[in-house]
Amino acid sequence: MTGKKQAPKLEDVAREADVSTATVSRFVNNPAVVAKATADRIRAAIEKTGYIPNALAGDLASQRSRMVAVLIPHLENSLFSDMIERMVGELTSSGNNVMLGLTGTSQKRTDALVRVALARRVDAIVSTGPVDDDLARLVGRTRSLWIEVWDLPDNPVGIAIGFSHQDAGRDIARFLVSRGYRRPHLVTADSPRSQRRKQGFLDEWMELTSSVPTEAHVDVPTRFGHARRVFADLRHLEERPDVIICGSDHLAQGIIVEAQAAGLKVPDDLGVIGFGNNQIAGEMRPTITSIDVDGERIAREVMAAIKRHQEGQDFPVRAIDVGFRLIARESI
Amino acid sequence: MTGKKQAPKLEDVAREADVSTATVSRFVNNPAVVAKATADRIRAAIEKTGYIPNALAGDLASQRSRMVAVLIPHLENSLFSDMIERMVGELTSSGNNVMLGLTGTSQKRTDALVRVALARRVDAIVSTGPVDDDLARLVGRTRSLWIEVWDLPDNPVGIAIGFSHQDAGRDIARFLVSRGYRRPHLVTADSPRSQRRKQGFLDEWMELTSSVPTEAHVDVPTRFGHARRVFADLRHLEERPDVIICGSDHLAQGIIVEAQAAGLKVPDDLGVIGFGNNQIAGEMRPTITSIDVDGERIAREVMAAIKRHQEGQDFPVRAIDVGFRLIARESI
DNA sequence: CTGAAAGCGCTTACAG
DNA sequence: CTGAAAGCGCTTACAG
Repeated sequence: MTGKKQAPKLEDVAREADVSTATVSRFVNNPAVVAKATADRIRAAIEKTGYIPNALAGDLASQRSRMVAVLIPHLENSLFSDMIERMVGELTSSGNNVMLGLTGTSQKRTDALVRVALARRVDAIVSTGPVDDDLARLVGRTRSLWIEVWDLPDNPVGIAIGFSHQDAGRDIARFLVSRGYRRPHLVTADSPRSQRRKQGFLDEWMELTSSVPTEAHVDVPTRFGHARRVFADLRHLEERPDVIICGSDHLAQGIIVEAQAAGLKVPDDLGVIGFGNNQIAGEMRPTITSIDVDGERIAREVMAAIKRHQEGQDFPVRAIDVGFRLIARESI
Repeated sequence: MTGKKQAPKLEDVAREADVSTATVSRFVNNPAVVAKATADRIRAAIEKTGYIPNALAGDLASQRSRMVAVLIPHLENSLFSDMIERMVGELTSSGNNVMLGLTGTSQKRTDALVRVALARRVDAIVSTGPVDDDLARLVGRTRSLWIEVWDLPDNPVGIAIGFSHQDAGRDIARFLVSRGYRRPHLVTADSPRSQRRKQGFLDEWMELTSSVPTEAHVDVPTRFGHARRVFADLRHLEERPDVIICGSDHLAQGIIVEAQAAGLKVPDDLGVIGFGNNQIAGEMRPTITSIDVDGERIAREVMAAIKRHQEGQDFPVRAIDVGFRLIARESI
């Protein structure tokens, strides 16, 4: 035992301020509704007792948690970092308690985190990945809103705020053709989203050029460290590619470093395109051509959806397409 | 309104399984204590009703939350990413619910997050930064354990698990002297930890060489993007430094990129040393000399401390020094 | 503007 | 191994 005395509760503050617990509760949740003189006494009593409201009890009694769970796969090397930081900031400043959960790439951990979030009766779960059918059913039975970001699944569990990865792949293909590239090398991860971008790219590329790109695979998340192997493996190709399409800006950065170490110039000898428009894309030398996704817009839409849900309103729209933009820079 | 019916509760499961709520509760928390036949009925009832325990009510009744709050400044470019991921993984798999909080660099947000954590009656708060006096007093009155990691303050609020940043600075100085460097350029952020590393470096350097290093400042977190300005500013120095001491591996990476873009060879024309031994330190070309901190050890000690605290034991030790190691690589 | 009291959904000592 | 019942610390409709 730590020997610390019990935490003061509403009752202790009430006694100290000589009011009822109901009045202290009202003051804590909305100071404006109690009389000035009473408020002053309560404030003093809270200060004196060191009272910290018990949110567990409060949420239980009021039947709402004002908590939002945000699930991300990784801290570092994530396509979502900028968006998530922005979203967490906005959620926090509008009075929500954010519970960040680290899922890794394991479905088991995702499952566990979703259950924990539901058990704490969160208002919403924001996830960068899809949920499997069993879990979807479970979520569907609760009052918690499921928000998937960065993708537009055909039949979203709750609501989806994202863009078409297939279209992004197509756009990249068109862009490379327009720049005169002939031998693209496509580096893809095993995630459903990467696979759809790849499909979009392949469809469009083959349609426009009647040729077939070479390919390589990397693990999720696609990061800087993968570049060494990917680059080294190029020598097994019959012809060296003239452009490498990466699943993230970090990987693109790694490819540039490897290319330069091998004496190649980017983009003269080899073009490189990233994905996600992470901060480093604009900071690397050469700066990295990438696909930008409007993280601010996503954050805003997430906020709006949660607010509507908290206010008990329905959603006319289940999917919001925020689009994307190809940002041409020096690396291509 | 969503039109969803009320979430099923213990009572619904109990009725369905024809037992008391007490028994269902026991089953949920420890399946082994109920008879096999009863357990089977309850399991079926839970399945049928889609019951998800209300952790808010459970924690309130049992007076323990099994929640741990982990406070970090940023997602990306953080010295702590590897350690935090590891820690979160271990905490989660040993039955704790982890609440990740994003503090940014603002004390106000840190304050708010600490209050939220305390209000939810977390067992412990793990933080990569110190807490101000008022908040420390507040935390001290609760049953929540404060754990500061990556530093060893003189008088820790709860317990501290880290290392001496001053010693790290001194070690770097000795190392550079031993490698024959003469004109170090020290890039420091405004954080207390960076400042102490700087002080250690300066003390040792001046003692050994009787010369004074040049310096530059960057914002926290020290990241890749800062490199451009830092490097450009070198031309204002009377003599070009022969080695740059960076506050993070990301910044070191940026310096290497800038140096190469300017036609300098690392380490022949310019040495670079990072800090934190992030994954990229071993992956960059050239690989980056850095200070390694044993994140696995820190994670383990954090786990042990939380476990002891949850079991009501006292701490004989308030500060645990996990040390650090200088990893010499190609960049120096 | 304020108070008395019921209720939120669990847990757990106690008794059997 | 199981049940009846008190209690965890709040909130809030109702009444004044």
